[in-house]
Amino acid sequence: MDKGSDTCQTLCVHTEVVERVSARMEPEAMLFELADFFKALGDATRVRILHALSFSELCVCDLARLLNMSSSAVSHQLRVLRGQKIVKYRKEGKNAIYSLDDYHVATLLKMGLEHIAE
Amino acid sequence: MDKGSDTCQTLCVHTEVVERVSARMEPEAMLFELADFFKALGDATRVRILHALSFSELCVCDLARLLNMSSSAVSHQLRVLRGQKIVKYRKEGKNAIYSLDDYHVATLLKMGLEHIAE
DNA sequence: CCCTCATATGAATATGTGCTCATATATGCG
DNA sequence: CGCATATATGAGCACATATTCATATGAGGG
Repeated sequence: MDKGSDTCQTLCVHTEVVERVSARMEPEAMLFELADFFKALGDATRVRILHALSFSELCVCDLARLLNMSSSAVSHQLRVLRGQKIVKYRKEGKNAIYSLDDYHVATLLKMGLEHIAE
Repeated sequence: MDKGSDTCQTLCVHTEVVERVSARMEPEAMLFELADFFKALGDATRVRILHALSFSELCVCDLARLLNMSSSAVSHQLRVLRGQKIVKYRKEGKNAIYSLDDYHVATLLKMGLEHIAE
């Protein structure tokens, strides 16, 4: 009934291993950030945006056309990606031209596709 | 399906670029799978599980203790990870011993952490 | 056999999230 | 300036999802 009761309360745990792993774990805060980063990659619209940007920089309008979505929806998702520093942009006249911010991202996408392809 | 009204309807789009990118895009279905894969990585509990498993195989009970969570919650998340072939397990007596399924995963976690650390 | 423990899973619930719609900002043009 | 276009953003809604709770399955030990 208390929280512990649903957790393994006996010595079933491999205590030494758990402690050894526990000591090597990154700080919680970093793992939360990591989760937020992957969460930003974990959406079909955003994956399609990033995949497109891995070929060429594009403005919001281009992306909307390419994905057959409203530019509002695209802009909302770009905001999420900007928040995680996954894309960057520059203004060029009326347009905002987006590109991948970080060389890691294209690599992550490629590795993800490799994993899928198994 | 007429998103045209909110999309850029003039020639603001860089037509040639859009077409060139469009031709190189992976099939939709694959990008959806990719999104589902990253979605499975995009949760703090699951990231912590995977990070722990990158050091050692562990049973559900170990993970629950390590993360200070109910084994039920852990088991639910392991189910998600199994569904994406991110972890595998073997039965050993009463225990289910989990480990990372794929060498890609540890690498992806490491690359993610590098991205964060900028 | 019972009984216990480790794990799995369905239902319910609370929280999160992606899209649409309306609106705001900003740039360029006549 | 006044107007159209490109982008950004807040609110609201519909849907997804992570945890808890209750229960089921299955392995070992008395």
